[in-house]
Amino acid sequence: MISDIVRVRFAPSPTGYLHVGGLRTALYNYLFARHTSGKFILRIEDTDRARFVPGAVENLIDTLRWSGLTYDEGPDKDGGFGPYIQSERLEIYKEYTTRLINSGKAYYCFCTPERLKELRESQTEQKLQGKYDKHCLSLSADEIQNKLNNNIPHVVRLNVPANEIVTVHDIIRGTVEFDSNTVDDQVLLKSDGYPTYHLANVVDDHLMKITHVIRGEEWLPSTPKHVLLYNAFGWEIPEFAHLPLLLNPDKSKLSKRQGDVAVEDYRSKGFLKEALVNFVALLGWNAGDDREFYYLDELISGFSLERVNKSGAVFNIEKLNWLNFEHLRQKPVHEVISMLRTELKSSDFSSYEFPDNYLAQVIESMRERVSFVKELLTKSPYFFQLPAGYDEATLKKRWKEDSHLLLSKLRDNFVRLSDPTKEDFENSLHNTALENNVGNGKLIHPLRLAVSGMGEGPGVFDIVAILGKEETIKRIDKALSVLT
RNA sequence: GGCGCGUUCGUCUAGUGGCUUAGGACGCCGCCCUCUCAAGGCGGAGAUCACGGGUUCAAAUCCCGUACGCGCUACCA
Repeated sequence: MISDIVRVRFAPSPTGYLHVGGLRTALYNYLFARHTSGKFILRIEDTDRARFVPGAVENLIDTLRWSGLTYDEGPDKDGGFGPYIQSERLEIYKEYTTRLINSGKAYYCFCTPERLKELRESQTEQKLQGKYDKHCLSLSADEIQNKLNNNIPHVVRLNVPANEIVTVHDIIRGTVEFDSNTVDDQVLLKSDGYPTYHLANVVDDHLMKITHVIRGEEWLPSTPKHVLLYNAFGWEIPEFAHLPLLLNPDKSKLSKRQGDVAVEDYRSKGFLKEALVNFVALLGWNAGDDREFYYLDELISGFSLERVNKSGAVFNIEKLNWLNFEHLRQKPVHEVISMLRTELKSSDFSSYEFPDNYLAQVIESMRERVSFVKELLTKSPYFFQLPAGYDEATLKKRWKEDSHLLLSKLRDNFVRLSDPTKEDFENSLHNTALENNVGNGKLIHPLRLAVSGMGEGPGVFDIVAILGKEETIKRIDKALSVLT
């Protein structure tokens, strides 16, 4: 037994930002760990120096933190299995590589990139599988020592045995078999002394007592190499779960060019972490019922790897929008207020002051009309400033010949109100309509236009109640002076 | 080319041999509600369950084959 508790890890490569596919992988690892009262570990796989991006690790951690997926062990949270950054574990990989070489499971390879390239080209030409030809396996001990002494650049390769069936047990896909003859002698240690993913991942998973390897489907084809490696070391093999891919609308692997893929892109567009996490969780998993709205703790209790789908899922932004709307509706007002304040700060209305109870009313009146906090500003700017103008189409439809006269009478009645409530405004308008023998609509629509400049929005009595008597009359006066 | 995985409404999916005239959700359309827009309620269009064989009294569900899609095929992860 690898460990008496579940230990899983999210092992991203810090190439700049957290990919939404990565978020989903992290989420499933997190959910599985929390569901089973296990540990969730963050490990940084930065063994490719050519792709080093400054600040990427910090960014990754920051984004993960934003999404709410807290890890138990990681670069900044030691759990006794560190370091959790692979570039800080080079000596470990070297040591284990030596073990493999000594037992004949791995060997030095001094082939130049040029020879490798030629080999590959000729294989392609003959329509053969591209595979290393074990050329350096036949080197004598003396030859090897000699080249080593002369500092000839070299790598270390896995010595894949011929004619074996390598079996991979996958929780999601069942048993998958590979013919070892189709498995390449994978490079384990690169010439710069860094390990490749394959070596580092197996060594670390073993040393960190990882019980379940939950990762993207793109890793399935290289899993036999990992199994062979575990066997070569004589280590117990963890459980595997290869997750279906997240897809572009054209069904190819989700990538940039076809839309946003970075979690921070969605974050900056105003998507709620609750919505993004909820959405991504449903891309490949469901509880077996009709439920679609979940909070993180609810996902934890319902999650199981057995219910993860096998086929890829298109990242459908429409549904994300809907979930954002649903989550925004459920959000406590005080949280929305603080988000609104952040939006206001960077808006045209940044110079105005609005008390919390005012913003709370605005939010309540607009809640069912917006999917994003920033839409509070774009869909109802009139709560933050005087109407900039009057919508043409609405004007044409709602501003009739008698509108000016009726609105001025309504104004006079509003003036007489003392500290009016929503109902007071409503009664006053009804009475005005009665006095003038017209339907309420003849007053309601011009009033809405006058105070908001638009033809849509919350109930007009809600709007005027929120704006208050003074502001309402001011706006009516302005409309009366501008519109005829 | 080789290896592997996958295939139910446009999309996310339910379905684990009879309960299925294949259910739900998003999106779309219509009606109701209504001061507008939403929300909400009701309804509609939308899937010959990739195709072809088999197994079975019975298959979207099991088996085989084919097609198509995708992934991998680096001293990248």
